[in-house]
Amino acid sequence: MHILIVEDEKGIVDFLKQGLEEEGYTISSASDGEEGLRKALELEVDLVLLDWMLPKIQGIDVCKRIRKEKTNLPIIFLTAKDTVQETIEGLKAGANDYIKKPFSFDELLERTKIHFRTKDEVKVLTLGNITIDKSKFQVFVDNKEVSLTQREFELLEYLIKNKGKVCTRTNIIEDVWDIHFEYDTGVIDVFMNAIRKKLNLTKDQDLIKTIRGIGYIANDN
Amino acid sequence: MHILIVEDEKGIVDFLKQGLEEEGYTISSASDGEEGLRKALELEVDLVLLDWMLPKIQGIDVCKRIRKEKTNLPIIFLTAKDTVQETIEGLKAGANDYIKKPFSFDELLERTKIHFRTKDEVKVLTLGNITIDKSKFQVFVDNKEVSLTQREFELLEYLIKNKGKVCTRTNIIEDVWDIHFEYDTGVIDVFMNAIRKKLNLTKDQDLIKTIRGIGYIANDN
DNA sequence: GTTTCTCCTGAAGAATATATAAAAATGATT
DNA sequence: AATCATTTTTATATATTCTTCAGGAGAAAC
Repeated sequence: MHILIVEDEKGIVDFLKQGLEEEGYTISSASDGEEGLRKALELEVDLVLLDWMLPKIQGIDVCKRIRKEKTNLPIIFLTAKDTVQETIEGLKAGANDYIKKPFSFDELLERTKIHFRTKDEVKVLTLGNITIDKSKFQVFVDNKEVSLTQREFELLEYLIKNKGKVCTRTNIIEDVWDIHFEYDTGVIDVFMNAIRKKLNLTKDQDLIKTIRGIGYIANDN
Repeated sequence: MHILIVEDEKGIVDFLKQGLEEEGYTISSASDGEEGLRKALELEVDLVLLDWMLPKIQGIDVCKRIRKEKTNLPIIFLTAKDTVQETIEGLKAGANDYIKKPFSFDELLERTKIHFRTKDEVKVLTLGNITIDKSKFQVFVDNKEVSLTQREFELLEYLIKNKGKVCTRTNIIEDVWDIHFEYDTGVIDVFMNAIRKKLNLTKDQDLIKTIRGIGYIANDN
């Protein structure tokens, strides 16, 4: 898990960085709003700790602009301001939580964990008669195990996680393959084909549907 | 959205209930831990506001047991205890947020909204009995799905987005086809025809009207 | 009523996207 | 270094969609 700290006081950054790294998180940091915004959008970040008062761009504006691009990225404000009015302003701007300085490291840690808790708690996902168990890397179709390779598993997992939403080819290549530039060989097709074959998905059955020109979508109902 | 308030002070319950109902939420309440736990598990609840000190079963134990059964149900603690130590205890027990009494209603409201925000807003547009779901690339007429091709979908989406406004042929060719020079084959006509056919739009029905010499317009009323 | 223009409609070929198979490259393991 | 499994590329087949074109229908102008 990758946390971005946007804060101009070096002391606080170091303090947080050390503590969070001990807990096993990967840390990046930025010392002003501009750099923070850029890193939040460019890097693969899972959570942002954001100071309220920052050089160049104010924390609240950074927050708004991150929220525009990445709807689901959790943002926690760190701030000395403690009036209710401003708390609300921060939350309205799209922050997910708000911690008042001075704060205890333990409290920050717990509040951080909250945002990760929901993510990796679910280890068993299902799609129709397909069940996948993340913790054991197993896949079952009608309770009979099917063996997938790692990539196949990751792709299937991704589709099921986004059940009901279209996964564009770009989404897939970015999130599953982690490639962030224009890329178009037929890899996705090949893997989709492999998955469908192994799971006995016929074309007219629409557990995983092709959306021509766009991508694919997994669907239950 | 359905919110459960678990709180023994009737004054606070009424205050919250009134305020939240004005915001459009459905409210249930429970006056002790036992009742609260039962309702949280049995009812279709989307969020729980939970007092710390409760008769029969303590708030924190209610929290733990809810969390066991319903992993993703957001829980917000309302509590007079304001030491960091106890905050942490609450969060560890599986709460998603923590508001200290006395709190302002506005702050509570914003913190509540956070937990609904993540449930991704579906991108749905409608025109009369036609519904299009951008996130699934699906189109429904009277709740029956109709399959459109990519271009057909984009064109329909464009018309609906500009509901009530005239879309000139030039607009369409620029915005939907992304062609920025003089261009006049009959493509648009062909696609309009395809859409109307697939959606069973008769000509005199004016959901999508032709404006001779200019373009087209989509209209509800 | 006739003429002229614009739009509708169907069909066919061109263009594009996907499915599938097979070969090449990569990488881990012995 | 050799083998095996996996991943990626390449090539071909197949399917779907897009575009053009042409003839006819309908509206507007004269």
